Amino acid sequence: MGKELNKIPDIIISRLPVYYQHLKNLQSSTKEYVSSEELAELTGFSSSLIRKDLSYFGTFGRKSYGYDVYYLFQQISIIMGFNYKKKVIIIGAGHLGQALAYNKGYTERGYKLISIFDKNPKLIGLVINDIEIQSVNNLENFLQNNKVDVAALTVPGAAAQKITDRLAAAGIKAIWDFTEVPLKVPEDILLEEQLINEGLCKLSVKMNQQRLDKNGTTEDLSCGQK
Amino acid sequence: MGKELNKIPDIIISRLPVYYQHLKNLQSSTKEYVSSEELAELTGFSSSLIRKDLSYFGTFGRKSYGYDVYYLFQQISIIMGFNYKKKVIIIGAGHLGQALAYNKGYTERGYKLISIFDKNPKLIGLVINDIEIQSVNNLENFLQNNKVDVAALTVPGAAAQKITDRLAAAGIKAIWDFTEVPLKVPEDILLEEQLINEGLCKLSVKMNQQRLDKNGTTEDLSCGQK
DNA sequence: TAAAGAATGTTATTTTTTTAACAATAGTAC
DNA sequence: GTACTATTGTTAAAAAAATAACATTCTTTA
Repeated sequence: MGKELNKIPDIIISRLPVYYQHLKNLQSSTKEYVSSEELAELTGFSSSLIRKDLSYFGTFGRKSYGYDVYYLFQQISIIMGFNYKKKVIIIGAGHLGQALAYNKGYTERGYKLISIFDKNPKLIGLVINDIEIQSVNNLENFLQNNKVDVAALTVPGAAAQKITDRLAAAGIKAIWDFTEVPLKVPEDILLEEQLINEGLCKLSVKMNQQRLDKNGTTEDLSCGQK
Repeated sequence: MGKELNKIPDIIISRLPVYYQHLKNLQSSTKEYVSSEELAELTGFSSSLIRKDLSYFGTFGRKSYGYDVYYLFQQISIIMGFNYKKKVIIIGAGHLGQALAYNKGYTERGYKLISIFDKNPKLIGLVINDIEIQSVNNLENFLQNNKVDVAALTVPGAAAQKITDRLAAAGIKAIWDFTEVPLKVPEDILLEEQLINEGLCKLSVKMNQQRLDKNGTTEDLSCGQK
């Protein structure tokens, strides 16, 4: 009767990709078991937090041994839904769209890239990573004939809302958005903003902090009111 | 005498790029003032939280009016250190590296892309966005003659640690890392992991949740212990 | 000029998140 | 087989973050 069954806290969701990545990397090493302390070392999260996060989903470890790397990786994959097959398309075959087309990350996460769309006639027909770029005019038709789970949006900002509306009308339920404009979407559509420059922003803030600290500036960061 | 002057909480830092982006977009609209309530609408954060975040840095608003869009944008830019000039290089001119070379986001954030490196002879000499790809053999030499603030790392995972070591030895202080492998860096180097597939991961988790919810599954997500 | 309305900045409260502590348990050494 | 060690899963405590509430102040209107 509860409306939000099993609602995983966002803060935990945000750490899952990090656990996933490190467990995946650990597999190429020879380590069979890993302790929460070692994972803490790798991820930068505290061992206590890691044990707590994992215990949210169940109990995966072995006392005095730690976690079986492969088993935990499998479990995390299941928690993240990677064992479910999902289809993704890319809309916008500019430089970023093309880079995403070459992205190796789909398969291991249960995704399959099935088409790329663009409106530029010079790009239409071009084959990238075995997928032929097709005209965005075909979008609705394609979506009618193919169950697509996620649309990656890499069109110019100016076109973003229009495409989004078309996607929504065609029944898409999740958008992975790389355009840096605010999109309006119906409530039932999942929208994931991927701010490509986020890292640059954070680095700038932190370098700025270091600079201010070094100068021994006690002063407020603000510049007074207007 | 405090060691960490003005240490901005990470959680606030993580929202700054979002404020920045929306304020930037608001400028192309005709709105001169924006209220915390309207920003809440745009960002998804509560108005109370937004006012609190801003008050951490100073006082920028006007009672009963809201915030001057342009002024607040400027202030946020200053807080983020965008008024300081920074130089960035890209190492690895594969698809992602090239897409980053075409990225329009540098200038407005105070960055200037000054070089791209690769080891593939077929790429060396190629000009992208007015910048000639040069051999990674020149890396140390280049860094000696140019003050570079940030290195974007888009090399294959296998090469990542070696390049990182060379960057560290050459005195780089910040790395924007797109390789999905764990990098070891000296403590004084800022490392920003940009997990390119993070959005895909989150969407997968959330779609999985919806599926479980729909099935009315009360059962634990875990699959029992080994 | 006074009253009403709007929206900030800030304080108090609540909630969430993290850390710390530890009991339980499995493995190891002797 | 017993003592010792390691490491989990969990509970309790502390810290951090978010929300709610509101006093203040500015603007507008009459």
